[in-house]
Amino acid sequence: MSNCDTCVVRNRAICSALAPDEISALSTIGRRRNLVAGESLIWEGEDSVLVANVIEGVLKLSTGTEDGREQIVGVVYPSDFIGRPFGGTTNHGVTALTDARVCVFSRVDFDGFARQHPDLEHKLLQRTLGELDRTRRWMLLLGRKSASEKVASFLLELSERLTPTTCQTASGAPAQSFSLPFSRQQIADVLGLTIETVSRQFTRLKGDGLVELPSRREVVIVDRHALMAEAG
Amino acid sequence: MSNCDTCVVRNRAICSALAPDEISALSTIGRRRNLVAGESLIWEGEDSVLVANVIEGVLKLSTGTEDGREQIVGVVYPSDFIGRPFGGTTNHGVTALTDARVCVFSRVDFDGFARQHPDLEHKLLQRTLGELDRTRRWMLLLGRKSASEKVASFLLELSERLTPTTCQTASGAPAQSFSLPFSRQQIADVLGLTIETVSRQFTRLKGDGLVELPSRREVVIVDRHALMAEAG
DNA sequence: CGGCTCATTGATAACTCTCAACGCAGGTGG
DNA sequence: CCACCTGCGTTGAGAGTTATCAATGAGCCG
Repeated sequence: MSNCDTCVVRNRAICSALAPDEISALSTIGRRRNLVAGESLIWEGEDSVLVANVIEGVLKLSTGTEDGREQIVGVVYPSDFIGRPFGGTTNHGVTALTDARVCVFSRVDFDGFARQHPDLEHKLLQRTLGELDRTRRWMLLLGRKSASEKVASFLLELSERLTPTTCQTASGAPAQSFSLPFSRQQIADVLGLTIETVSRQFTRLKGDGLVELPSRREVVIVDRHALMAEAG
Repeated sequence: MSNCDTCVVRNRAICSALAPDEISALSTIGRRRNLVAGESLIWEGEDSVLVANVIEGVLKLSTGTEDGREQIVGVVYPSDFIGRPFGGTTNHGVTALTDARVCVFSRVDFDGFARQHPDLEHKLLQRTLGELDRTRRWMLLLGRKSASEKVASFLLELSERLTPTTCQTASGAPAQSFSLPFSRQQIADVLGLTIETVSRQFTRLKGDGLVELPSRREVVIVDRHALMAEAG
């Protein structure tokens, strides 16, 4: 029997395009894999050998320069798709930020399966188009926003993206408080800042009463309206 | 008879996935449109009403903040696809940088056609995946590179992207000299800099003998190797 | 209770932006 | 044919933001 029957993201991941018999066919080429926080699934520059769906946890997509500077170019959540299907090399590493569970496929197996299932490809296309939109919006932040705008935007985006799993209340409403899946350094790598600048902005937001920071990893949004004004 | 028969990008655009009879079916829902430099095809924030293939020319995809800051989030060349199929709103405007010719489709017509032609969707998926890769690489530049690295990277990328149409020599070799489809301000909007900083970097590159600038819009790469070192 | 990692805070420097003036090229009209 | 106007680009001086370097502080685990 298929793992998919109990998969918590089966209705949201690209698998939702498939009929029951197709799902079980897909399940024969996929397997579950658990990752601990900090573990990498894919490394930058290697040939694309596997793709995956995120079942649980948060992972980063990152790339860097030769001299060690790093930029996080994407963050994926449960039901998101990981990897580069249809050839080529992976241009960014994939690393778990929290303990995570993924459903991995050999890339060639997945490619073959997808080519025979247009509805799956269609879902994947929709997801990729959405990811491209999101990534382009992030470019505005990287290229044109100040440090304070960047941090405010980051907290707002995070409160929205973390809602589905964190929040048991009415769906769609962003979470008021949440646990950061990022260290300060990782936040800096998302925003194109240094760790010190991120820290100072956090302190300032706390001082201005827009947020509370009960611990390093906890954030409470006190004044969402003001935070949105800060985000520009 | 179909315009497609004489289309110069028919073998490179997503249309190349189609058989002759399918091409002529597609041609019944598409039409050519000419744009003059500066003319917009799609505006930021509007519902996605049309999509297109670029036949000739260069166009920018751009987005901005309320207070007028702008960021160019993509640049498209002949055979590239424009627009947001499958619903949603367009998150960025599309504006011609040079005089351009495009092949436009009503979005709903295109959606319907694509859903019935999996090979077309597959091509579109490949193109979208490639564009996502490229966009993410650009994020490293925006978030982590200095002004001089940004400008050097920009010139190198441009020399590669402009090659297919500009260069009659062996394919694949990047052009040594080319005409910029961008004003200084637009270069600044691509790189997340100000026009003055871009100008100073150009002057410095010229002074260091890495490039020549015969006119405002002309660039000659004199020392590609050194330029690559500058690009980081 | 150390010893570790990670985060905060401070002082200073560097880079890029801002504001301002000038230069160049192309077009228009006298 | 030259003068002028206009738009874009360059150059300069100074300010501001963020990075860098360094030290301190907080939490965690042996």
